[in-house]
Amino acid sequence: MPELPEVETVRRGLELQVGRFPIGETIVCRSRAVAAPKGDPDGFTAALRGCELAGWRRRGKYLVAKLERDGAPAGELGVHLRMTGQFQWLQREERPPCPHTRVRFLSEKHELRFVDVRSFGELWFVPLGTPTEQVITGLTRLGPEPFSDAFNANYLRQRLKGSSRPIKNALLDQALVAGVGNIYADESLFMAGIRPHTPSGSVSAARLEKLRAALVKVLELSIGAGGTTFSDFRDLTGTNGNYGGQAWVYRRGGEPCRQCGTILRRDTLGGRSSHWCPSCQR
DNA sequence: CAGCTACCCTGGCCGC
DNA sequence: TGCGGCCAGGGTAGCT
Repeated sequence: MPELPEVETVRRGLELQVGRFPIGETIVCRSRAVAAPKGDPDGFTAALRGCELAGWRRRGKYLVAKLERDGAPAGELGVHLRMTGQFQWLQREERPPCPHTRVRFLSEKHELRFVDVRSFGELWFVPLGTPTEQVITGLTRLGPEPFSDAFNANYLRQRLKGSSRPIKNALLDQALVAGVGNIYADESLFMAGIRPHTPSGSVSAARLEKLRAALVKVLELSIGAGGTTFSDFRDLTGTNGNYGGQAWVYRRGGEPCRQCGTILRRDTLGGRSSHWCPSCQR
């Protein structure tokens, strides 16, 4: 399940390995993968024909590529990997598409392939002149990036004041902070010593600052490791990250805490599994 | 309007 | 060996 560090790892791969990519042909293998223009894979391929992918940015778990035609702006391409989406960077004809191939971008010598087992991933074409968030509407609901100045203890205190929902649920809310998913929510709560069930509004400013710092630290660690080993995440070369070896609690329910030996718990919160240490987290 | 739940999808795993 | 049932989970629609 790609979260911010995994998406950032993919973004860097697209920048460094793929670089500028001239799209000749686009083949949509499953039309549901194209979120815009919705239900119109032919319109999607027609819009992209002759465009060049010219630089990628990340916002939360969204990736957005600049498109250029003959050196001039030609709109944007948005991508969300969701659960199992991945890009593969191949020589042309290197290997035939697997059954989970959703979209294929072909240049003269290479192929950038979007593969997605569970088919939750989506791609958007944003026409030139149309505001990006008008097409990729999820962008409008995103809170601040975890590394930004806007994401601080004061902000969290204000936003969570009076809220009864568990702090774990709040962390997963992309409107509160962008890019956090189940792995890093559980890991940061452990590092900050906060139980996932704690009502958001009752977490003190001091503990919110601990949580902010823990979240930034765990995200930075994982980006440095090239993403997590968990899940189906793969970078452009097909290798996965290296963060999983350091996981404190994620998916470790029933196992002993690496810090104190207490048996870790697993509870369902907000429809998601939460892993935590009843001794280290209060 | 905050905060739930169902849903989308498919491979993997568990129990019988 | 085979099959049913459940689980994983990001984001959104739609409900309370």
